[in-house]
Amino acid sequence: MLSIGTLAKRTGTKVQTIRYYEQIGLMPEPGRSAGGQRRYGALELDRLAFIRHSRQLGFSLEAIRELQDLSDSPERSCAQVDAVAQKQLHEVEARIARLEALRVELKRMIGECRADRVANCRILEVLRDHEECLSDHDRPGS
Amino acid sequence: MLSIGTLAKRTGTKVQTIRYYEQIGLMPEPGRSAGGQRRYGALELDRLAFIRHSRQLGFSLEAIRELQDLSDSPERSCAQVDAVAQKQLHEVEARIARLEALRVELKRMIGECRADRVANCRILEVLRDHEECLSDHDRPGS
DNA sequence: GCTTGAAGCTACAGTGGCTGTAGGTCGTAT
DNA sequence: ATACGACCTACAGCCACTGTAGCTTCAAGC
Ligand SMILES: [Zn+2]
Ligand SMILES: [Zn+2]
Ligand SMILES: [Zn+2]
Ligand SMILES: [Zn+2]
Repeated sequence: MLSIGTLAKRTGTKVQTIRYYEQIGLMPEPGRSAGGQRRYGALELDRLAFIRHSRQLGFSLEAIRELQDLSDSPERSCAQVDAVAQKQLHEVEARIARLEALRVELKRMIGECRADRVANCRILEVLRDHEECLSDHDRPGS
Repeated sequence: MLSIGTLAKRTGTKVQTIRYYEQIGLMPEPGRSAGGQRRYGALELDRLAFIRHSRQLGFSLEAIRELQDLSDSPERSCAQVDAVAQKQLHEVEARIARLEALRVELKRMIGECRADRVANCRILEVLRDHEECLSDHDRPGS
C-alpha cells in the first residue's frame, strides 16, 4: 500500500495533482488508513501512470476520461480510441502550423530591426500595424 | 468618440475583453458619457490594436505591458524591445520542437494500430507504457 | 417628446490544469 | 513520549479571457 507521497514520487506527479484528479473523478477514491490518509495499490498506480503519460502526449483530461472508459470495454472495436488519437494528432498539427507561421513572422520582424532607437524600431512598427505582416494570424494566443 | 462596442468591432475584440484589459491596467481608463458609458478616441484604438496584434503573435499580456512601456520612451535604444521579441521567438521555437516530438509519437502510435479490439489496441498499449515511446516528453501539456 | 430595443453598465462565476497556502492532524523513528 | 515530516481539508491564485444576471443608458423611429 502506497501513501499519496510515494505514489506521487513513483509517477512524477505532485501530491496536489493526484488529489485534484480524484476531485474531478479521474482517479477513483482510494482506501484510507485508520487515521484517514489515502492508501493506493497497483491498480491506482497504473491508472495514474496512464493519465500522466497521456497528458505528456498532450491529451486533455476530458480525452483521457474517454480513453479510460473505452479501455474498460476490452472486447469492443478500438475505432473510437483511434478516433480520439487522430483528433489529438490533428490538433497538434494545427498548433504546429500556427506556431510555424508565428515563428516566421517573429523572425522576419527581428531580422528587419536595425537595432536603433525605439522611435524607429521595426519590431514595434510591425506590432502597431498588421499590414506589415505577410501571414494572417487571426486568433490571439498560441 | 467611439463606444466600447464600436471599438470592439473595429479591433476584432470582445467587449468584455476590453473591459478586462482596463481592469488589469493594460488599457487606460477612458472618458465617460454623461450617463457613464465608456468613450474612446484614436489613441485608445491604436493602443488596443497594438495589444491585439501582439496577442496574435503570441506575446503574453505581461510582455505586451513591457513593450508598451518601452514604446513610450522613443529615444531609448530598442535593445530591450528586441530582447522581448527574441525571448518570444525562443518560446515559440521550443513549443514547436515539443509539439513536433508529440506529432511523431502520435503518428507512430496511430500507424501501429491494427484497428482491432480495445484489448490489443496499440494506442492504449503505448499510453499505458512510456517504454514503448522513442522520445522523452517529460512535461505534460502542450 | 415618447417608446422601444439594442447596447452599455457592474459584479461575479467559470474555463483548464494545475499550484500554493494556512492551519490543523497523522504516522513513525528514536 | 516526542519530534518532525507527511498528510488532511478548504480555499485562493494563475492566464487570458468568456459568460451570466440584473440593471441603466442611448439612439432611432414615430
Ligand atoms: Zn528594434
Ligand atoms: Zn500581423
Ligand atoms: Zn487501436
Ligand atoms: Zn512516452
